[in-house]
Amino acid sequence: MAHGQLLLDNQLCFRLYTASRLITQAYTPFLDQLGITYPQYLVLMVLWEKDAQPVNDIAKRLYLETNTVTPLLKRMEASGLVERLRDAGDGRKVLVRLTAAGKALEGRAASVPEGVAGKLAPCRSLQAAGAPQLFAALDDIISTLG
Amino acid sequence: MAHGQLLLDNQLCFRLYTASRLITQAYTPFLDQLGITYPQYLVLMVLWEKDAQPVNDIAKRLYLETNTVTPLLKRMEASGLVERLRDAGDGRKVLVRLTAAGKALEGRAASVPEGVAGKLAPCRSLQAAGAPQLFAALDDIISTLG
DNA sequence: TATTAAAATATCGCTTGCGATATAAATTAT
DNA sequence: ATAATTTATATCGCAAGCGATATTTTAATA
Repeated sequence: MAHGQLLLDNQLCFRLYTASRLITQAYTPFLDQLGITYPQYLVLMVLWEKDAQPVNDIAKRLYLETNTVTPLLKRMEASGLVERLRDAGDGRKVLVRLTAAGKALEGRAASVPEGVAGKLAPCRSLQAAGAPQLFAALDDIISTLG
Repeated sequence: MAHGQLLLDNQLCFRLYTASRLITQAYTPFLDQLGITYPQYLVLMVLWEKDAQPVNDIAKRLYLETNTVTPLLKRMEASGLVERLRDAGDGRKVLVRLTAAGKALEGRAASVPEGVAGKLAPCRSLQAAGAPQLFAALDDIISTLG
């Protein structure tokens, strides 16, 4: 066919788009138990790694824009996971800090990755050398476009 | 680290999520010229391959729910790309058909894939055996979870 | 110092994506 | 044939994403 490249089956982006949505869906039952969404889980991972970061640092770490992250953080503040404080030194910055509830979620989230891994266990492509190669390819795409 | 699996850098899902968004963003300037969004482009590819399909077939092909696809199709109908008709044989079904404008976009979209491929050209992981392996891994994930 | 430019966050409007639920038509069972 | 069930779409509400733009604060410059 003349438009082979226009076929869904030939497209990398559609595969990434679909795989991404399906894996995010695989997280949902686990994250529901914690009362959080997948993007909120990402923000928490960033803060568990290093607490009290400005909005922009969190956004950059997640390759998101502040117009996505600001409302996300406000919802997380409303649900008691983080607090947002003006930076004393630089009045433009807003520092995001975990609350006690936000910190406490880290322990409860510890089993989430293996729960999702269990669902992915039948994927033979992810065994052995497969996963590192996949990681490398995705990192390559991200660093090229990001 | 005790929570190694909870580190962003160790997670497959975050890589997929980010790579997917970044590649979709790479499509945007090309699709803007056609006046369509990425999900609309996906619907069009499905219909270019086989015209006049029921909503459910389109949804299944894209691994989406009808509650996502119905409003999407309505927007595409409003912008004149498709028309929606009750199936005469089975009154539950709605057949989606390309308009002349929708068909005409196929030719103009022909150069989109290579435009995006150009942006991805620096990705050495996608050269040679890399792309087929990546495709296979993503297909594996999709068929396992989908 | 006064002005301008840059940086950090936030607001607005719109499209997706999806869980839950509703509606209508066709199929199956009684 | 009538009722119960299944199938196919659609509606509703909410959380993301993101382009465009506004606001506030800091830094740079004239």
